[in-house]
Amino acid sequence: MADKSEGEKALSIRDVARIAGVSRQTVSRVLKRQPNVKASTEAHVRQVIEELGWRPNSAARALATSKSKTIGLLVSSRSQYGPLSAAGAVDDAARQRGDTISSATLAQGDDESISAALDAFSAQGVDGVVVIAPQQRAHEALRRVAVGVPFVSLQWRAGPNERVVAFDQGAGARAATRHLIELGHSRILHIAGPQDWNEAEERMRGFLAEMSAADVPTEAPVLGDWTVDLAYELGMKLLGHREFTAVFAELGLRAIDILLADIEGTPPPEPAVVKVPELIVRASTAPPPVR
Amino acid sequence: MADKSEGEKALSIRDVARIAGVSRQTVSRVLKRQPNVKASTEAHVRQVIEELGWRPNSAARALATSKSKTIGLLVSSRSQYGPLSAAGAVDDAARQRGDTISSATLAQGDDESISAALDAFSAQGVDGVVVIAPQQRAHEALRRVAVGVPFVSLQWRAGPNERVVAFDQGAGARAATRHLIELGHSRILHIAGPQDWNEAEERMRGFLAEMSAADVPTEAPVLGDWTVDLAYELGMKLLGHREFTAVFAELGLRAIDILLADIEGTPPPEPAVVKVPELIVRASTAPPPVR
DNA sequence: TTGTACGCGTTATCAA
DNA sequence: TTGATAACGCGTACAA
Repeated sequence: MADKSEGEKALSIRDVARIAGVSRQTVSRVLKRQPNVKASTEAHVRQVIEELGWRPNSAARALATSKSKTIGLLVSSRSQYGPLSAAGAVDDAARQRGDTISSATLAQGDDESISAALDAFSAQGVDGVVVIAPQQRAHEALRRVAVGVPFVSLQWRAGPNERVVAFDQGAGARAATRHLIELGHSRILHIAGPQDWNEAEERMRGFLAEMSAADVPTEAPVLGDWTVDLAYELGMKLLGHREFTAVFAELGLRAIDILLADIEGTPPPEPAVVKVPELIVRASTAPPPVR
Repeated sequence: MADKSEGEKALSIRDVARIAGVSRQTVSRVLKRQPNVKASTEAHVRQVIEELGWRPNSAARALATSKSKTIGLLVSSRSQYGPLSAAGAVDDAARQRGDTISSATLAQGDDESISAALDAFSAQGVDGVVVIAPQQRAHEALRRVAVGVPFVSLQWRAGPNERVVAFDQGAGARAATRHLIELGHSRILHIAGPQDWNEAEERMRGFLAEMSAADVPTEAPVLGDWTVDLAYELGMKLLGHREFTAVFAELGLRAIDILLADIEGTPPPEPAVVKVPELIVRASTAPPPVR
């Protein structure tokens, strides 16, 4: 059952036309839902298509129309959840439109790899490319490579003549920080993400900008790497200090809770978690009394 | 710079042939590295190709050869790290071979979705399909759907006439469990993964089999879901009990350490972590004295 | 409303 | 060693 693809050389639109007793053109019209087809003819053709289980060959169609109905998907990172998740979403959306996704997951973001992948896409005649390369150098490489196809970047910031789709991470970070400040916190620790990643960088900027705007004395953010390992280490390390009353952190969802539970010595009954897109802010509703 | 794809209607093998002063066929021969081409001719053609930056149109090639050099990649789950990571690896491997990957990430593993995706692959004339559907029902659906192309499953167990590539999760789990038993542990807790997932199921079976073989009294495993949330909850819940001396768990890498640190009240200086493919076993080198 | 004929870019067959 | 010519399966003016 795993293969029935013996002989039976795949049938074409001719076969359908012959069996249905019409011309190829009529079959083509039915396929494209063009108006000038008699209802009965259309119904009949559809039935034959259904019975034969025929599907138009997309290579031939691409060749004839010089449109591939294919979108190239370039993903730079293979280990991070964010990019992979976004890739899945793009994939899904494309299929719902009847498009197909040709994907290239790059282990390294060097110029050659990117160029090669883009080249392959070009040979396939993709209608466009979606780039998910939130890392600094991957995107720089992308700029260097001459691109022959239109493309849009996810999770990036727009340069001149570039099209991007992204959250405003800076604004989100500012909102989160403001929230903490308005709660009365003045000693806020920011655990940032890897600064090679655009989103992390923008969040840190937002944090610093808001702290500065509110005239709150700011300590240097801790540079994190989004791993649970680090959450653990920080939790342990920060157990001793307690030089802050709130944390604005980039960590896994629950990791921050674990960290804070460690720090506070007791799990918060109902953690006050504020969700901004891709951001988590957690704090007691008010800072503890100064000792 | 984001698009230079104006007019300039992509050049074809004819252009190359004309400019190089040879026939299309010769260009084609050079491309396929066929033997019967004079060295000087080949060099010249290659140079022209290089200068023009020409790449053969893959749709036309697919049409002429009825081989697409394309592999369909069917991924069932969108949220788990394992499947997505494996997908990236497949992608990478394909591109290194000069093949392209057409991917379909399914949000749900119902029959219709799988069937539709497989249908699309078939229309593209993929040379084969790689299935990454470690979940029970997704694979059942796959069996139900009539498949016209050869396919191989990752992370699954082989049924009759099926081809799979997978770790022997059961053996790994048995080895891990044996390790704990040999260290002298007799009260071992297994935190299992979601039993809808084949790998989790096989690991649990391995654990139970080994415990049974060693005649160690066994408590019912705790059913987990691979989330950090659960690691946290379990850590809190298990704080009171302590009815075991070792844990064999399916959790994120460091999550298990956090959990155990919570339980033990103190971080282990040098955690004894044993890595089996996709398994983590952690234990003190010997069980603590019975109180 | 339906059919005919040609082109899309490449490979394959056969002849030169 | 090279070159004409016919497929490959479909879309699309154009004709009927």
